[in-house]
Amino acid sequence: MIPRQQVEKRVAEFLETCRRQGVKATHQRTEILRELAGSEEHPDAETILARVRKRIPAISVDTIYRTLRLLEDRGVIARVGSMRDRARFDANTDRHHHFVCTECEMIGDFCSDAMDRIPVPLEVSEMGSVEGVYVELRGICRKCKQKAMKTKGPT
Amino acid sequence: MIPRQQVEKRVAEFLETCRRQGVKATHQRTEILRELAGSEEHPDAETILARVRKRIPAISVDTIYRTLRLLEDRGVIARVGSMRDRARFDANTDRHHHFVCTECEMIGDFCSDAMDRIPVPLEVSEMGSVEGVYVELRGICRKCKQKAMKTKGPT
DNA sequence: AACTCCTTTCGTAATAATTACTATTTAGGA
DNA sequence: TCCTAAATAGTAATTATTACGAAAGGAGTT
Ligand SMILES: [Mn+2]
Ligand SMILES: [Mn+2]
Ligand SMILES: [Zn+2]
Ligand SMILES: [Zn+2]
Repeated sequence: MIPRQQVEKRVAEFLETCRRQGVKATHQRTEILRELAGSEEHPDAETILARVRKRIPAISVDTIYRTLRLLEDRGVIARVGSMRDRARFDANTDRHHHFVCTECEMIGDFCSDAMDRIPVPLEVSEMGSVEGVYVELRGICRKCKQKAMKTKGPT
Repeated sequence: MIPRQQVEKRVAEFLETCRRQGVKATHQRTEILRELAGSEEHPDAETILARVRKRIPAISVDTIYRTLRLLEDRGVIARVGSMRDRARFDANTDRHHHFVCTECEMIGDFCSDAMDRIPVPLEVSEMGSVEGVYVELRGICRKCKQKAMKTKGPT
C-alpha cells in the first residue's frame, strides 16, 4: 500500500502545477490523480473511471480520458504498458521501469541505476534530442508460471 | 534502402518457419512480410495494407491484422511504438532498440551493447522470468526541431 | 480429375477504446 | 458577489482492431 502522505504530496504538487500553468484544479482532476497516485497496479482508464465514480458518481468518460491526457502532457503521470493491450497509467514520477507479464498483464516496478547511467548512443544523438526513456522487461510472472505448472504438470 | 537480398532472406526464413510449424505459407502472408521487411520506417497496419494492395488488390483488412498477429506471435516480427499512437511493426529481428519522435512519430533504429549487457535486476527476477526487453528513447527528431526553429524563431 | 478435409481468405459486421460535441456548470479572479 | 473563460456531463462519433460466415485454396486419396 502507498502511504496516504505520499499520495497527498503528489496531489499537492499537481495543484501547484495547475496554479503555475493557469489550469483549473477541479474536483474531478484532483480525484482522478488521487486515485491513480494511491494505486500500485498501473490501472487502465476504465478501472480509474469505476473507482472515481464511487466518489463522484456523475463523472463522465470524457473527463477521465481528457484528464489522463492532460496529466500525461504536463508530466504528472505516465502512460505504460505494451501496444497489444489498452493503455495503463502511472502517477509515480520517480525514475523507475516496468516488468510486464505477457500472460496476465500484471505490471511491476523496478529500479536500475545501471540502466539509468547508460549514455545516449551517438547514433541516437544524430537522430534528435532525447527527452525520455521507456524500458519494459517482458516475461511471465510468478503467479502465471505456477498456474501453468498446475495445468500442464511440472517439468 | 534495405538490400533485396536481406528482404528475401527474411522471407525465406519465414517460409521455413511455416513448414516447421505446420502453418501455410500463403501468398498473402508472404507479401505482407516482404513489404514489412523491405521497409525501414516501421509502418502501421493501414500503411502495410495500402502497399500490399498494389500487388494483391483484393486483400482484406482481416488478413492484414490476422497475419500481423500471427507473425508477431511466431516472433517473426515485432510490435513497436508508444501507447499514444497506433501500433507500428518491424520485421527486423536483429537485436536493436528505437528512438521515437513524439512530434512526428518517426521511428529510428539504434543498437547499444551497453544496454544489452545489463543484467536483469534481482528485484525483477523475483517478479517472474524475463523473456524480452523493450527500450524506447523518446524525444524530438532533427527535422521537427528545425521546423520548430523556423516557426518560433531561433533561441 | 473428382472428392475430402482442413486452413485461410474476403467482405463485411461488430466490438472496444478513445475522442469529439454541445448545452450546462464551475473555478477563480475582479 | 458577479463575471467569464475553462471544464464537465451526457452522448454521439470516430478509429483501430477483431470477429464471423460463406467461399476459395491446397494437399492427400481414390
Ligand atoms: Mn510504475
Ligand atoms: Mn526497428
Ligand atoms: Zn502473470
Ligand atoms: Zn519528428
